[in-house]
Amino acid sequence: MAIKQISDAELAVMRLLWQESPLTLAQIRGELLKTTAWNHSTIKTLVFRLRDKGVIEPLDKYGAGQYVPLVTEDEYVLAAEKAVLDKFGSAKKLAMAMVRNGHLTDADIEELRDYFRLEGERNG
Amino acid sequence: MAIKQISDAELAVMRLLWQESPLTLAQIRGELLKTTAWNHSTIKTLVFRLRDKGVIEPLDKYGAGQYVPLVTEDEYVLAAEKAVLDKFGSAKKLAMAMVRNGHLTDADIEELRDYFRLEGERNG
DNA sequence: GTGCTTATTCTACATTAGTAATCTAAGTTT
DNA sequence: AAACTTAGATTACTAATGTAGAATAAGCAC
Repeated sequence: MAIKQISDAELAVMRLLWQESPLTLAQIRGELLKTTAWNHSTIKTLVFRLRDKGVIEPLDKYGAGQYVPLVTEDEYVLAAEKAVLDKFGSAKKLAMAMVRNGHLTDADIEELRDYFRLEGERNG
Repeated sequence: MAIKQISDAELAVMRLLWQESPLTLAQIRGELLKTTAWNHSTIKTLVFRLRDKGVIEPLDKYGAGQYVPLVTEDEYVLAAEKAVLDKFGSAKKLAMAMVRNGHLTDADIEELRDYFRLEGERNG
């Protein structure tokens, strides 16, 4: 059931909804305008495209126009990770780039180790 | 100077050139046809677009039509990492997704720790 | 219930990417 | 040198994305 491609601009909308939902178009607009200069129409287009892609949904037709995500951030991240790996020779190369660019810290790596163990246990 | 966007299809060409260069169009085609069914024209388009973007270069005009990369894989990976992080809340989230999807192994994580230390030393 | 505001739908236009054909120029073969 | 093969340039078409306007419908304010 591969999650349809979510574009960069659309992702900004998803981020809001993952943080808090439902949100109305007006609320989404309000939030986005804090960080972007997107036109109302543009924001509407993004929301409607997301709906058309089936990753968000209005709570009820002609209600308050509130939207909720149908895909969790986790699901999206897992799907996106696969797509993204193609761009790097391997996960390791990507991880090293993250370290080299200072985006993955010491603490992150320690957490990763723990996380890896937990995953190992969970999956036997 | 930001490396221009390299598309997925173009990246397949870059991979070959990073492995071995210079390569002629014919060699590139030969390699790509092992893994894709792309038309000759398509492959030429990819090579020419890469050249237009300034990331590869013919060794000499009207020589044997040999191409060399002007950007190393390392440079590309570091630039791409930044672009890619936008898609995930944080490097940590991406790394965890890599673990969860089984793309980042135990050994990789150990290597990352070592790598982190080395980087730390290098940068004081 | 008339007007203002907002949501929904539809349409649009530029750019990039994936895919490819055509035309021309040059090199290779015989 | 005529034919074949290839490289390079130009052009094209489709889908996705970023960006946005226009038309329509519905809800709210007074």
